[in-house]
Amino acid sequence: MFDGTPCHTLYVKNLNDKIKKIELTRQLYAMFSTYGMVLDIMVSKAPKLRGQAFITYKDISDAANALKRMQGFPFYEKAMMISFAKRESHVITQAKKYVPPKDERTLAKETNAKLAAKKKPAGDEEEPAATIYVENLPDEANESMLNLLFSQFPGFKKSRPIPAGGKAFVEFADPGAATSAKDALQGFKVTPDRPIKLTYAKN
DNA sequence: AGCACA
Repeated sequence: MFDGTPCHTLYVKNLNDKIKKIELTRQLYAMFSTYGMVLDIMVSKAPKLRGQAFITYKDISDAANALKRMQGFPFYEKAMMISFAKRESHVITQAKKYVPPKDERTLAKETNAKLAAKKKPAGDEEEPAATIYVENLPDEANESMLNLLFSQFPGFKKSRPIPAGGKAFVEFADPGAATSAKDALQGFKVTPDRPIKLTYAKN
């Protein structure tokens, strides 16, 4: 088909390019909107685009009808030459994006997740703190060993091992610094079988 | 003659 494959947008050329952009747009709208809802009209004075217009309809059938009816129509002493645009306009492609419906399992999962989140609001959701609580350390872990581990991180202040407990507090300048260290060392194996566990200290 | 907009 010489007009191209049907499309929501009409490509109009051979327009009188001496007409001001706003006026052209307004006149085109007046005529073309009589065939159906026009979503957008684009005219440009750019060298490559002068004398042309893109007219986008909500419905393809209206676009097709307008094309047929307006083809060759004299407009400011020039016959309009109309075809379907090569590509759909963005207004159309954006609106066409298909959102797959959620199946029941997905919905149930989401509902459960929401309910669970409500049950324990601040429960095991960690509140960032400047001090980290370290667990699963070897019993013999002491301050200098902890310093060795944590002082490589910016903002490190001091380590406070809990005597003989395999646990320690490590202080940082602020929660941000503590977070970097915590994330970096999470699960770090001090000995081959001992991943340490890091959480924020509770105030 | 010439097909853009995000």
